[in-house]
Amino acid sequence: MNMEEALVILKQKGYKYTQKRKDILSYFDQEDGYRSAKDLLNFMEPSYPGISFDTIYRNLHLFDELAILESTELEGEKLFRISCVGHHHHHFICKQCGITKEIETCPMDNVKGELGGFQVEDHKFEIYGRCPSCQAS
Amino acid sequence: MNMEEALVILKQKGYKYTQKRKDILSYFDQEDGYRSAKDLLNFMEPSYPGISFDTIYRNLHLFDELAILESTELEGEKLFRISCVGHHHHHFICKQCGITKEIETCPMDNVKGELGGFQVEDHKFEIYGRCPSCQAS
DNA sequence: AAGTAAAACGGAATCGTTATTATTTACAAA
DNA sequence: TTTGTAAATAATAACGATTCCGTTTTACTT
Repeated sequence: MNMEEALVILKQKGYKYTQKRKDILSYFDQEDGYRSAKDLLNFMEPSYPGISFDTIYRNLHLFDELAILESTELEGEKLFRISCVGHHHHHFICKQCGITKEIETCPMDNVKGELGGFQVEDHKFEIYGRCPSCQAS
Repeated sequence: MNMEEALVILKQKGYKYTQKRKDILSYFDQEDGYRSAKDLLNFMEPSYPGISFDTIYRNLHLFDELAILESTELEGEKLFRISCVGHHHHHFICKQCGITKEIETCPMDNVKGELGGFQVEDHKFEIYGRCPSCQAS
């Protein structure tokens, strides 16, 4: 997912095309990991002094619904990153800087047999630790 | 993990043996799934009118540290269940009633190869859906 | 250019959780 | 059995993340 694709999706669905939304998208486009609402606010604040959390969260959730962003939850905080569209995947997440690495392995294939009678709706597989760069510092 | 084992652990580590703690343990002993601080408070309230959230959380965290309980986090809420001691495992969690089913499959063995240079500290694998009983209702 | 529906503002409210301080209790040692 | 003390609790306030609400502003339509 890149900015142009994201903007096309917004247009298609009839959502407005505001400078704030462009800036939000450019933020996640340049980052390569999970970021919080607070992180985004800090990025936006200089350009839009007094921008409200309402605006931040409304757009994060909109982008999440439109699959422009994907989200997870860690230690009581929702985190967002630009969507790795297309294939099913999971993530390694660096606990220090939030950077992510895609994991291709999905355990669900090996698990089906254990779940007779249980109706599976969703699953979460995440690995936490330190990325090479954070280990060095 | 059962109540007797839990009480032995408490004794061993020099923690006090209060009626409230016995009741908290008996609650998780009789339940078979993830429960919230609020759930526990509702259970305790009739016997201890005015029991504080502080007491609830302090004991939940203590039991979590002592591995008497295990915990996870779902939709912004911490959840606790009696510990399935001994072997490494994961859970299917019913989104309706919180009941759990142990999953023996662990994906970490198949993933090691993908993570060269990344230092793994932890991982989470959970499956969400409806248990047979909740599907019926 | 005017109308309108969506977006944003700004502040307050809510939710789950944690911290603070004073009081009470369980347990052990005298 | 009494007493000392460290642990546990109550009561309340604070906290961070998130959501809600009434109003104002803005992007886009006609």
